[in-house]
Amino acid sequence: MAILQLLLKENLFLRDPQETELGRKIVQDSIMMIDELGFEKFTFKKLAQRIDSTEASIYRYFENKHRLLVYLIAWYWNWIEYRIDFGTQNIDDPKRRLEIAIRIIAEKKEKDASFPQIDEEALYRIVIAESDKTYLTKQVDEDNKEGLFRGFKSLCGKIASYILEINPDFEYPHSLVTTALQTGHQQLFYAEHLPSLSNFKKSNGDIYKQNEDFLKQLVFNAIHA
Amino acid sequence: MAILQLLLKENLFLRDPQETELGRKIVQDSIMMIDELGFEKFTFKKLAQRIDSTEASIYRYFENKHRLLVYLIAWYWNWIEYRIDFGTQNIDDPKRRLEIAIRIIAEKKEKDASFPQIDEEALYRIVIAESDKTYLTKQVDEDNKEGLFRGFKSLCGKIASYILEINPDFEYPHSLVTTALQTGHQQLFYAEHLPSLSNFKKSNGDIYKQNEDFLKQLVFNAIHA
DNA sequence: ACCTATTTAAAAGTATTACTATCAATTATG
DNA sequence: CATAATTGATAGTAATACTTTTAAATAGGT
Repeated sequence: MAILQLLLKENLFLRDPQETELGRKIVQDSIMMIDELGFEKFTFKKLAQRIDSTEASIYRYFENKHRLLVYLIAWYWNWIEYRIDFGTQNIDDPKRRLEIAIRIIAEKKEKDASFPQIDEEALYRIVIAESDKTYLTKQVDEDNKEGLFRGFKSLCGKIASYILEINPDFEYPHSLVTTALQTGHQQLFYAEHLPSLSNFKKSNGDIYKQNEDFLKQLVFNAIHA
Repeated sequence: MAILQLLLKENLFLRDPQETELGRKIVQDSIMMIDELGFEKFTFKKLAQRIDSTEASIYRYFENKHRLLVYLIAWYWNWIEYRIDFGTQNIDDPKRRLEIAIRIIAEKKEKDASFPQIDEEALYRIVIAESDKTYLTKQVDEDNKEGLFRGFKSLCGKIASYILEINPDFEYPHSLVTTALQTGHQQLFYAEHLPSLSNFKKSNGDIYKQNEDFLKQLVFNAIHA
């Protein structure tokens, strides 16, 4: 299997962490640490101790910890878009493309050998628990102007276009896609922590299958209205 | 119009803020301040300065600022449940009850004269931008054990029961309700800050009507599957 | 191999945050 | 009117989120 690198650009970092050993360690170990501690308790100081470096060195790669989170989440959405592009190659029927996209969104995330640097399982837990915090801030408008959310928008636009191919009259393609993307994370979080808020149950079998089933129902029923 | 008080209990506070002048000022002014500054920039110190009191005094009502946020969000969900109870009085048809609930969830929130203490418009903006932060934490399981999310669960259970009356075979009533509740906020946030992620547009008229329309489609199409 | 530019480590410093503690002044209650 | 509860004033602490400076290590070009 070929080893790949997602090209993340713009203002997602000060210095590209994929280019240096230290940068790669920052990304790798921050994924482990945010997963373990949660974003609130995670600090650059703790990360520096863990990777035997210093706060000041980390600040040369990322302006602050919020930007690092935005970077990780952007990486994740780029990865998902790549997987959807890959999985829908040579498939013409937009319904099947949409089905594949939903499956990829809903499914369990396992290590992707194409990206040995990144622990996708840990990153997925971060996405579930922390990704909303990237934009639920007072600086969202400035961050947006800087293009920090381009990866998410791109993915959303792609899937919305499948929906419009299926039903050009559907009024809310983007809203439906963002709803599905968000819901996929939310229900997994509830299933784990607030089970009375979800009907996904481990006792009903594979929780990711239930996720896929629910999202498919939600999306396809909405489109054919 | 009668003046009411929602009874919030348990571990939502150390000392009931509805019982004293200072407590009511804490709640009122924290709503204004969190709305203005965002939850991250909001501190008890700033609040104390604003209400001419001290940090230590505020800490006697709420353990920390996270608990205060949880309190405000719990108040909001209790208020919504009260409005739905009120609005569905004497209505037997579960479809109509569900429609009313969706309308109440989606609609613009205006000052409720029954609760003169609370600025519901500002509180609604807080709910949209900050409510997910109440449970997206590492302490969610302990907070849940303490019953902090009871108000939200109660509302969710109520609307899920309408859905089961309409279609007893529907497999995901709670998931559908939480999806709708979350989506209602998310789409309004996107419409304001990340408009390419939503199809709600101010140029299409009343944004809250679009919200209601989208949620109705989503929910009713899902149920009748 | 050597010079120079860049990168990193080490250390220290600052303002702010999220609390906790103490004690005196004020206010409510019986 | 006495006493208990509440609040205000003040101070203090550990941690956070940075910034700055300087020196050491490393890399790249000739």
